Amino acid sequence: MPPTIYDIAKQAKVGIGTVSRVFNNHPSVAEATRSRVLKVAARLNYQPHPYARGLARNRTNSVLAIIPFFTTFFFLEILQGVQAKLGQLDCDLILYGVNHPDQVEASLRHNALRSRVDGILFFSMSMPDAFADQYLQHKIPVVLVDAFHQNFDSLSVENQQGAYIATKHLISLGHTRIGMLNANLESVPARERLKGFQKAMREAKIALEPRLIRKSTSARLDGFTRESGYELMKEFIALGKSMPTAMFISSDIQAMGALAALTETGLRCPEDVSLVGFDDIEIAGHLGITTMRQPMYEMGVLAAEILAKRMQHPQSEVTHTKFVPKLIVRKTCGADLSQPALVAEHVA
Amino acid sequence: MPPTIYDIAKQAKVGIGTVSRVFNNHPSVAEATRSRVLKVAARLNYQPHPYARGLARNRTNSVLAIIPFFTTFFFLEILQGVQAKLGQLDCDLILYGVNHPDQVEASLRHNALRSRVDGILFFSMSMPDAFADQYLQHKIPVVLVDAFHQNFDSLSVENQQGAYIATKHLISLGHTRIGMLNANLESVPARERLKGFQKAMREAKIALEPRLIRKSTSARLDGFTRESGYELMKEFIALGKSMPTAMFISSDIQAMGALAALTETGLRCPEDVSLVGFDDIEIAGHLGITTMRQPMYEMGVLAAEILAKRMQHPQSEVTHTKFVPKLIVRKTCGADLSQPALVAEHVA
DNA sequence: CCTTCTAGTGGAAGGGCTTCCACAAATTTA
DNA sequence: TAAATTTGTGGAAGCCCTTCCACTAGAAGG
Repeated sequence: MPPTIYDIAKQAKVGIGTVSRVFNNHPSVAEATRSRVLKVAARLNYQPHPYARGLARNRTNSVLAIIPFFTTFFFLEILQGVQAKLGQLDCDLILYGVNHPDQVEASLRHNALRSRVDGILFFSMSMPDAFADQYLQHKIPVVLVDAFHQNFDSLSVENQQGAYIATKHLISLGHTRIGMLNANLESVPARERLKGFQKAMREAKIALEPRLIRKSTSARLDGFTRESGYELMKEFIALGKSMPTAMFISSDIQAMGALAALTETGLRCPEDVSLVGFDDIEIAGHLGITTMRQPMYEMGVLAAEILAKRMQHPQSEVTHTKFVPKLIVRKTCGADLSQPALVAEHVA
Repeated sequence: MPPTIYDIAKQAKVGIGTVSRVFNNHPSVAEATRSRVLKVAARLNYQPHPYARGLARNRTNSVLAIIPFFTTFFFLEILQGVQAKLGQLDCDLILYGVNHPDQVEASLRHNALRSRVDGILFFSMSMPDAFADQYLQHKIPVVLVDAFHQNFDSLSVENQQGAYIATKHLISLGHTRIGMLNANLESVPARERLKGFQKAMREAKIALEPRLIRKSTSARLDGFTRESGYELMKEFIALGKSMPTAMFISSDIQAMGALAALTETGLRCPEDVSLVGFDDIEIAGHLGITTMRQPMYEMGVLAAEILAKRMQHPQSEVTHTKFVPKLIVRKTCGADLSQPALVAEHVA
């Protein structure tokens, strides 16, 4: 029912090839012809059919994003960045949310190999080996975000560096009795964040007391939960006098739980204990949690850019980009908010 | 490079028509032939090319979701529902996030009229008239979610009914001095929620005191902000002795601000004042806010179902579905959580 | 003035599928 | 046994583009 290239050709009294060239900005079309075609096209409200185009060009102009739905926050913002960029590239975003790692395979099978998309953005999950091989073999462009694989472009966050900055911030505020409340060490980010904490402490020549470094053993979400924060903080509180005066917590969601535990015990933050979290989820702002922010929007934009590059140059060298999170100073660390200089120092 | 229907046909020693019929579950294929074709297809890892299919069938098997990115929470969950259903229908979800109402038109123009999708899910925004007309005229299936238009299928939440339930809950807890902290009355939901509040009060024969009903005048997000909750609660607190003992707040995000104002003043919730919010955003759970939950996942599923129906029967009668939100009892209302019966009564 | 380019142009072929029509073989019916 | 179905099947045509090759007319060159 909508007009086709033939309708335009007929009415503009040109061949279909010419119409096609006009719509693809091919240089060898006389200016007079071009404008005549465009006028007819506008009148008939013609748009090239994307599927016919895709079939003929063997390109789909769409990108698949596979994201874990089970960890919500974080993604909407990245997706905004992704989409901003894809829009510029005239690409559509197909979203596939996964509720369980098992579904990953289904989605990969369903979409990609059916040559439905030109490239794939793969978030926060580990790519099953079988598919990694297949993609590499078929040269399907893939970019991993918040994930890593030797042979694919990836974007991720410098967890260690972030933890280091957070810890140094606490040290710079004069604390010497600093603890860390960590997630399950099964998780790579948890291990990296621990390393960053240790590094900052060592550099400041503060002894690492094992009992001031506590980690979740929960399997659920690798311990990145409100509950784990609550429980571990209760353990810290039970230390009584030897409780830390400041703590680095491996995620904001755990910091929330920790905060609840403090309030419940009648302890105040930052007066009795200073906290710095990690992630800068939305709630952190509302609760005044000082934290390490990941530049999500920017990551999204860059992810799309890298994917586009990979689509153009399939053979170019694989890149691994690391983002350094930024310290966002709020209330829970007890820093003097009227001294921006102090803050800036730790941002760099 | 990937195998085509011709490759399968040749290797299975059948015609392409037969292969096609096998993949479309057409009944008139002999069982022996079918299994032979499937075996070859499996061996070559064949998948029908979706674009070729789309072109031939004049169907795309994909749906466009246009969502406002600027109001975040709420959507991921609906999208999960949408996608669960679309997956069953073997449909892909194309996501178009809008950061500003102006972009709506761009997205509509870009995608739909290029016959790129079979249907559209349109979230929480008002459909520009020009497009409404176009869609109706071209019979493009559209379902509005959390929005309304006479001529399109829509799904929305019974705000009035929800507010009514929330208020009755407070009344049933024995309160008689009940206030309402509302968003900007420019917004339709704010007006509806006010009506529900008034209705419950009238039914309980409690006089409506104007000074206990306060609304935001902010334009930003129609006053559905943490700040408006904070400021209005300060006003309530300033009432001193005549402050309400219980309040219905038009959104959880405002309830957060209100809570902060209370804490700051040294007042406790629910001991000094009971609160019920609206929306059940993620933070509400963490903060123990009693609230009215919108069945987001279910809405997503149903939206996809209705869209599918509309695609099958373009002429069927337009439907408008209303969801009644459900009371989620937590701490801020002061209800006895050990008495589930009490809760259940108000859920129905 | 004739040749050689060049800038434009037309349209066939092809991309991978669905669908329909034609037809052969097997089965039922008279 | 012949006629009338029924059951499977093959493949051309068509979906709407892009791309390439062939071609024309005018410009430039000799």
